[in-house]
Amino acid sequence: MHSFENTIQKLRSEGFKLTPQRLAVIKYMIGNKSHPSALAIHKELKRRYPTLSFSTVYNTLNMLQKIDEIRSIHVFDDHLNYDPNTEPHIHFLCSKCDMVHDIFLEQAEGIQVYAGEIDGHLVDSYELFFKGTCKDCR
Amino acid sequence: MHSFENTIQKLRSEGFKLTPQRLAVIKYMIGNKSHPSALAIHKELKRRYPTLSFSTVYNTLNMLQKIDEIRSIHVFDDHLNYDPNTEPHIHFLCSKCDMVHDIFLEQAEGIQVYAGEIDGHLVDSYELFFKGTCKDCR
DNA sequence: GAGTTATTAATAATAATTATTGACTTATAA
DNA sequence: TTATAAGTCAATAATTATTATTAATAACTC
Ligand SMILES: [Mn+2]
Ligand SMILES: [Mn+2]
Ligand SMILES: [Zn+2]
Ligand SMILES: [Zn+2]
Repeated sequence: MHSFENTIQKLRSEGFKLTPQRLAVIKYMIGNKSHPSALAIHKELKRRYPTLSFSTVYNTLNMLQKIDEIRSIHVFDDHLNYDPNTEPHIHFLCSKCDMVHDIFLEQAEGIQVYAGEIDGHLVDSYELFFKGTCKDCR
Repeated sequence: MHSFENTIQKLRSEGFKLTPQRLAVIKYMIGNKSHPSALAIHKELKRRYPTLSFSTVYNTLNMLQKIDEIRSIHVFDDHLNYDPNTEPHIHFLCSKCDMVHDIFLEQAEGIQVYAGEIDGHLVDSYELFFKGTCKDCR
């Protein structure tokens, strides 16, 4: 998710209507580093849009995923979380505070993920996450 | 999951009873490289134990996870899969055939996962998986 | 501004997993 | 071996995240 104008332009060019609900989700997600769940997004946006339904949140998130403006991550067993940063990066889940921290490859001393071909398999993408105790909780 | 005798011994020492249903799940899982879902396990074992319930499969899998004889993996969106290999290794999910292949670190040229401390966070474990087209499907 | 059509919100459906319960088994010790 | 307590089974119901359906509504085009 690049910038608000950029994203709006993308929706327009793909033929999606710009509804207040969608704009709200987009504004909420842009630059958001908290990796929120659908529940968290809905909870927050319901304050401004009291009739906003869960379906709309899911529909919008799925749509944004399809046009590659956000991605979902699998760090918890029972639900997905959403991330506006679609560049390859790593996640760290803290078992103490349940926060998901970003780790970028340049900060990741000792980590190297070559994603071309592995053991004869052709790689399209990868997902790497760590679990442990985060910086703030140690 | 080391060996049948070893696992049986572990159940005994932890105070678990050795029921035919548990033994069936254990036998099915030991050395199984297919990363089956709870559904697949139930489907297969129901042939020999027609009254075997889903709850028992889940209970047994959760119990085996607690005593660290198997682990669950998150490569699909809507369900978990189970793996008797609890040693750190990598998974490759093929988008064509939906098979999950194992990749061990020694085969993984270009992959390095240092799991001690990253960006100030203390690492307990990691999960790495790739998506793409597998060896057999290329 | 009116017509067309995608989108919304409410509701119901789906599906994986977990909880409950009462009958039944097993391990152990008398 | 038998009694007993602890643990387990399977059936059923409950929970929860997500998706499908649908009639009413609101964006966009002209
Ligand atoms: Mn992230
Ligand atoms: Mn494996
Ligand atoms: Zn923390
Ligand atoms: Zn394949």
